[in-house]
Amino acid sequence: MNLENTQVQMRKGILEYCILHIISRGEVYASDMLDELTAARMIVVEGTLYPLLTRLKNMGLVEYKWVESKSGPPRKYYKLTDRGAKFLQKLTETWDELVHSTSMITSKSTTSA
Amino acid sequence: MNLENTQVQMRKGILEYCILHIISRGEVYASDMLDELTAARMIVVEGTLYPLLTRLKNMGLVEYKWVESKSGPPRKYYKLTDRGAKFLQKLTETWDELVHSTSMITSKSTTSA
DNA sequence: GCAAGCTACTTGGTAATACACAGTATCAAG
DNA sequence: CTTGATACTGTGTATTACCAAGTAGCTTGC
Repeated sequence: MNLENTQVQMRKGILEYCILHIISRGEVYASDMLDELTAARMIVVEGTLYPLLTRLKNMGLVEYKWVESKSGPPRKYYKLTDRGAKFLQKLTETWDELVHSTSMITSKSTTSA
Repeated sequence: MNLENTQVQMRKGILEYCILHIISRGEVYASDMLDELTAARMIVVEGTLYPLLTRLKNMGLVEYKWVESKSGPPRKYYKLTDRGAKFLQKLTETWDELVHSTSMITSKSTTSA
């Protein structure tokens, strides 16, 4: 019984959706994203987030610029590209459809033995 | 831009949850499950379902019995084990939490440029 | 000026599942 | 016995979340 493992599998694809959504609200950098994910009870660490951001950048969905920091090293601030905005819209439809499909299946009661 | 690919990723982990739920309602065999998934707009083929059922069996979450068919080869009818019922309960919590987390993030509006 | 601590980011390997698809087996009908 | 339909099997591929060690830049204190 590996619940944690299935939890990891369930996050596949969904993390990308959430990150794109966070970025869609305006320019953010990684630490802000982590904070917001944590606030939403979706615990993600940097070693997960940065590779995902790199992948999104390589796919042309986001772009970034370096910004000097008042305290510490410079930061990458991200925003969506036009392509990324369109992709996010389609992802939203995909997610809604998936939730709806799952709801159609799981809303029927189980037999109580 | 590979929406189909992300759709596949999003189904990881969730398919298992749906299948366990379908099985929880009483004894079913694979074709019934496929029909119900299709009715819910979650298109899955046999080559995906059977390996998943095998995995669930090996994990001790489901068990099956062979039943003669009136037309064609004998069929495997599945039902949940006690362990599987408990796991499904925890998976339900996990799914609800994930949907809630995603909702907390995506319900904040995006900037409309 | 250098060391230590903090912050930001990088990288490569691992684990796991949905999928694709070719294949095997069983049964009924002709 | 062959054919068609149905049920099931098995294996390799593609992909992402994760892990954890590592590097680099900046600030602070000595």
